[in-house]
Amino acid sequence: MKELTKQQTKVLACVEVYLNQTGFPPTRAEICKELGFKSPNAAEMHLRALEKKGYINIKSGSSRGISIIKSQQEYEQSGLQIPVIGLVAAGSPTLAEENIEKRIPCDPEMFADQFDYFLKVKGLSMIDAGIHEDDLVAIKKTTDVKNGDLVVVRLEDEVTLKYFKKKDHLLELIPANENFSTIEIDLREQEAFIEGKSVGLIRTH
Amino acid sequence: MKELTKQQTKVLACVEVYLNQTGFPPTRAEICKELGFKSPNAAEMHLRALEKKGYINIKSGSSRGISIIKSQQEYEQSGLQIPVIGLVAAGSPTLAEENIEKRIPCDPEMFADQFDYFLKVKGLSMIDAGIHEDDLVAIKKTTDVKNGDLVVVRLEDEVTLKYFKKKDHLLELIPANENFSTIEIDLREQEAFIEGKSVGLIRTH
DNA sequence: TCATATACTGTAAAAATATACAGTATAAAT
DNA sequence: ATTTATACTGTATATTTTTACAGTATATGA
Repeated sequence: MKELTKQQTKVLACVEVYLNQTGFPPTRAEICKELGFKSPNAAEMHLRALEKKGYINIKSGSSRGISIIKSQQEYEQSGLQIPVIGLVAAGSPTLAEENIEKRIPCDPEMFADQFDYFLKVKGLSMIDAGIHEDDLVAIKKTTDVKNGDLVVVRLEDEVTLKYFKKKDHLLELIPANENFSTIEIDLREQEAFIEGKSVGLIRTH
Repeated sequence: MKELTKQQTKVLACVEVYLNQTGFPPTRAEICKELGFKSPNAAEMHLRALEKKGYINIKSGSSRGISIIKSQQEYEQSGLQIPVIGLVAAGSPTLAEENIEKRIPCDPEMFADQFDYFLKVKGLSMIDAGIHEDDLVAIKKTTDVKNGDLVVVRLEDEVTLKYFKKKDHLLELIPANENFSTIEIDLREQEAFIEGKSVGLIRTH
């Protein structure tokens, strides 16, 4: 995709905003008014440049005959693709690009609560809660969690999904598998970061 | 929502189609051309009626100044809402309106395979497969199933979710819970309708 | 220093467009 | 039998809009 000049970027954004607000594209004069130009030809030239670079289409002879081919935002973020996070190296920010295994098209409001990403489950520590290896747990980024919530916690050198229980300085991370034992953390001695909590789960059969 | 006349419906549809195809609304003349009218006033009158009934907005003095408030389709089907089917009475068509418990906004392509509806799980017969009561299993309507698939089968007086195994005339519907026993059906004696198969699962925490 | 790209102003005319007005026709309702 | 709503045709005009042309200014690279 060809690069845009500063002003061309502004004009494209202006067309997009106008389109979103009114439902139809602006005229040259309206673009001028919006961006402070004093001649309709200013808008015209930028539109022609945008057309030449493949960002918009202009139907000649038609009023407001502008259609957007590729918006800039669309070019950066595809909108409805939720990232799936696999194994996360300690210390690395969870949603960093290198941790994203793939993206899944779905609506972030499909569960009762909105969520931000899927965490791919590793191991069998939650199997008695019906959470299997490779299930995708929908995580809402928040530190506001209650006892009993299924939470994602980052410890010193690992990220783990467990039931949350906290009493004063004692944090307990409880698995759902009798072969695993509860992780007990004295918060005066060791740090623990709550990354978020699970609001749902999906599994591909 | 006020009812539309036959012609008003046509004009509204025409505006929507034009908008989808070109990215901007049609002029009166273009509507005429599309629908075979010979006077721009024909389009004008219908647009005014649509505005009065609240379906569209017309910005006076602006060319192509039509914006759609409520499309008819939007009014009927919200597009991305997948139905959730609960307990289904025997004999009733699964996707009949009265069987739809609610609808969930999500993308039917979120799993590897497309699916048509969610089935709400009742009972514990599949618990060892990590499928719990009230989980929502994503069902693709198909009769093309293989041994080992998780399928929805309609028997005489019930609908059930089980693993599928078929050999000649013997159909076995296998649970994933040792307290339940396999349902064996001789297809020469009893009918069994394959409604579809599971392509995924979601659970709200 | 000269060319070149970007970024405009200002004007004007041709074409597109909305929109008012004056009618006609038909079916359903009163 | 008469009104009323729907559904147009046909014409005309004021206004909006596109778009071409003639300039100006500024920064950048050659």
